Amino acid sequence: MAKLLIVDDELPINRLVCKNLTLVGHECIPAYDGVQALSLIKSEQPDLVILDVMLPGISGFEIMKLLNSVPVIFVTAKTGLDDRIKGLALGADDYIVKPFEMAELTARVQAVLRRTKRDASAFSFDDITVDFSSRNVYKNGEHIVLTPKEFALLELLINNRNLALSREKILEKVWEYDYCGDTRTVDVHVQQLRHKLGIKDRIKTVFKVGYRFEI
Amino acid sequence: MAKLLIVDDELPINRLVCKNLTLVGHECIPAYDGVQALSLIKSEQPDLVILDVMLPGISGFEIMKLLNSVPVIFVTAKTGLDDRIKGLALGADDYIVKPFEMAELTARVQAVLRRTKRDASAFSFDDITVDFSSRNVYKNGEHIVLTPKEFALLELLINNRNLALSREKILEKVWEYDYCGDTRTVDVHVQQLRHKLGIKDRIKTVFKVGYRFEI
DNA sequence: GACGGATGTTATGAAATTGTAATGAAAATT
DNA sequence: AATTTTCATTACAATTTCATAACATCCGTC
Repeated sequence: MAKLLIVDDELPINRLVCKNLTLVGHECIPAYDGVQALSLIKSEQPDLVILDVMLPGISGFEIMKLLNSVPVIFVTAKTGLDDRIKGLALGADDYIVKPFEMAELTARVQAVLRRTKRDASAFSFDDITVDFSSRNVYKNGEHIVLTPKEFALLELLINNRNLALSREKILEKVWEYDYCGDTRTVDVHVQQLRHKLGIKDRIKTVFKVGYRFEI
Repeated sequence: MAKLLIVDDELPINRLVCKNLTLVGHECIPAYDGVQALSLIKSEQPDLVILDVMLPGISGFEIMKLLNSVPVIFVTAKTGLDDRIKGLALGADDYIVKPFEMAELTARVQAVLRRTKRDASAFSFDDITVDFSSRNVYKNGEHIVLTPKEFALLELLINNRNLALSREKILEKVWEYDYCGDTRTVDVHVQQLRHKLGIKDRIKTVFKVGYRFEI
């Protein structure tokens, strides 16, 4: 969907973020210090930079000062409270606090990409094409009619593909946050999607948790 | 889900916020001025404080200065950057601007609760990667499906790696109840993990005690 | 090596969870 | 207002989980 630069000197975290964002369909380039990050921003021209402010050498803030057009989500530790202020002041598009949930990060990435309009507007898998801008779904060229809830659910699953989404998370995102209803509602809509799209295997059940769209 | 303290001197707004957050499953305690808020924070020990900065008597900012460990979402009427920065500088976890949609507030409440509770990280050993945030386990890149109990057990073992865990401790943490007497349930689940992950050597048996995950 | 207790292994049925189809209410469309 | 669509809920079927039991094997002690 987009080319992302992940800047974090902590190898396991960098790898985790790269892995998960790759799983949901982005191309991820890792960078482990400020110099490398700046070089890669020039050579690779990423659509979005995910930037840890705590870096050896050049700090994340120094990097942000040198950028003008590339969207940035900066990552800060919970204890670094001033960091968020600095980051927002320097024009970051969003921030996220460590430790964070992966679903939260993917949501913010999608949001920033949508805002900056560099996001792909369609998604295809198997014999199915989902056009997000026109909200149309096709299977083998044939038009599939989805209800609003069904489409929102499909969109959420696609944007978090390969990640387990809990029923609570799905309710939060597809229904309203303050919706107070049966969690079996989610199940029924998932079944409806599986039926309409003719995909039994793509939407996997994660027992006791929720569902995962695998691709 | 969590105990929340709602600090707002405007009765209808306080009541509305309480009602909606109760609907999504939280326990809400209202406070109508700074003194009352401080007293309730001490006596009730809430998981999160939602704090209007415009209060009679002690201001929200003054309250925030007196807190250190309780997460805070502060509510401000001003849309100016100054209030945001002031609040974040004082250690708030998030902010929201009046007038706000209830959906937005509940979303931020959930996000802050998740952040302060959960640790997003992955753990790798041998050819296995365990992603706690997405609940994925991979062996040689292949996806391994674990049941909830199996995953919880693996999580416990990893978080206590190189320590001997008694069966009682494992029961307490994974099954969440005190079991008096002898049970083979833990054993069976450990075997299942060893089998699914293909690791005979990593999960060592501690004779007459329990198990130890060695890495 | 023999013994007894502890752990490994496999099987099974009950309980919990999810799949499925139907129903009627609410919302949208005509 | 009438009709259609959406969708939450319900009831029941199918599936999965998992605690227990039964038997096999291992471990430490003698």
